[in-house]
Amino acid sequence: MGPTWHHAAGWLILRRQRPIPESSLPDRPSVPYRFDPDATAAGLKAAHGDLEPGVETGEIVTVAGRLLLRRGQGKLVFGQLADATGRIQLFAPANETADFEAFGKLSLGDWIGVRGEVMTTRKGELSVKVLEWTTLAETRRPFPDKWHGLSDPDTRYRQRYVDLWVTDESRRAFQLRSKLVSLTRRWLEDRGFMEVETPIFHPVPGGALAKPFTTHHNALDQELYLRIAPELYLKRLVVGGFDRVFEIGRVFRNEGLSPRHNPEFTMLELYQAYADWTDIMALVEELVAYLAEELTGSTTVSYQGRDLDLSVPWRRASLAELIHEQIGVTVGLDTPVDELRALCDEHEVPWQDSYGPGKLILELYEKTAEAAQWSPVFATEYPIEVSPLARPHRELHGMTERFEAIVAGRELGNAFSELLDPDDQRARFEDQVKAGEAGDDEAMAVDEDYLRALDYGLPPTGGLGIGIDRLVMLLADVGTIRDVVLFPTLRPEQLSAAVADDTDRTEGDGVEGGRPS
RNA sequence: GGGCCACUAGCUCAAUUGGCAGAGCAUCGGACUUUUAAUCCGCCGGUUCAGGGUUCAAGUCCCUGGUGGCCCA
Repeated sequence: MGPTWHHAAGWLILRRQRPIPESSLPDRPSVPYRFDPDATAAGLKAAHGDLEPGVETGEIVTVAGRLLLRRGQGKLVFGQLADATGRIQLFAPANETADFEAFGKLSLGDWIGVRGEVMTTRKGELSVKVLEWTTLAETRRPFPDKWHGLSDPDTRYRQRYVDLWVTDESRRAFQLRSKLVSLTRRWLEDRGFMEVETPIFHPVPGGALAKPFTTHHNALDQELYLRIAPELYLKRLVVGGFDRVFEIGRVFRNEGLSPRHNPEFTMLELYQAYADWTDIMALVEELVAYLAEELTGSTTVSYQGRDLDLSVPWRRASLAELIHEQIGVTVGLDTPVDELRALCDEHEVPWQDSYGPGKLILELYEKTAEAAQWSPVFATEYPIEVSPLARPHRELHGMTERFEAIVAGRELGNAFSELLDPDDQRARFEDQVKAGEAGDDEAMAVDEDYLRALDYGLPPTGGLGIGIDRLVMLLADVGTIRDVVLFPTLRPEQLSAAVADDTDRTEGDGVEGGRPS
């Protein structure tokens, strides 16, 4: 049971399940240091999609990618080359293809570069007739089944470099994600927003109710927190006169993993001076409808088998209205706490003694009504008790001008007229500290510098946070956040054992790799 | 953190009541000049996630652990 060998392109090449230790290899094949493709699979299809069968165009192109299918016909070999844009057929006749024997022995998964003529076969398949070719990289490990691909989610997430080749939806989702972020940037810039980057290390975690990750800076001998939201820094910038700012960046929350939660995820936050929550509502629905149109071709998208109409305007409804629709009971901040607790019990919503009416109403809403919303809705009128950074409602006592955008039963974004008053903000922070002392490990701390910034004056401002991952899920029609995060957080793999297992390589090979500092 | 489920060849999957671990693809050897998951012939390929237990006999039953999925908190 020794290693399996074959000859290709003039070199003895290591193949398949049983590679032998690297030290006994002959010289590696001489792979070029650079290569100049001048065509792509998608580009060729766009330019020559209408060719009749049996046409030789005389046009010579150079393409590069991985060989993912091969069909030998004796003195003629068909292949399918995949690149970043798609797949194109290769047509290799023995009397025209250089080094024909070796071409027929390439492994599925090998990277090759091909120079050849654009043509169509008798059946009309657009192809590149291989005249010259070169190996750009060989695959030492066999590719997954050419038809079934990878089905084990764990393998797909850990070996995304393979998944991207064999799972078309996966590649499409990440391409859509990239485009979405790019379109969003341009859309905001066109409206006068300036992109900024604020710290990820926070001395005081804030801007959201969540458990932070902690880390330590050695030289400063200081505990630091990975940000749970950029909010407070962005509002400092509005104080500083950047009156329309946004940031698209990673935030970190130390909570469990689920199909909708990854510990690090991407958030868009923006702040617009002189605007209030109604301006932000308009902005959200316009942005999302625009992205849907650009990325899917329509403001009506299909999500997990159901149609979803994202066209403007979205419905506005208060938490109380949504609760009433769902359970037929009218609640408000003046509803006696005992009644709210009884309602929670009735609907199996857990509560604690420390919850005031605002928190009870929010819990009731989240556990009964939120998931029932399918069409987009702006859920409005959040109690002050649960909104420590939002400005009091101009008409409703005890409420804030805050809303969440709910789409397909999930929170997509959170926004409000920002709290401007430094005294009120200090009082809210202090309430949070009390909640923390009472055992709420997601409560905020007092951020003295933020209060100092407010002392200098924050103008009327509307702010927004949107979970980019969830937006991508929606528009790419995928059900789990792990399908829109390239390398989702997983438990560490026992890599050294795994590598030794499936390659029979000597221990210690290739797994420690680190970078010199 | 709790409950349920899964883990078998590189990949996708079988294996009856507990009774000799199999197929397709890939790989390797061979045939084939218009294929489309090409086809045909032949070979190779296993720590059945790990460890322990029950049994004449364990992929299968029991226990512990690992990883993942789904649901719940």
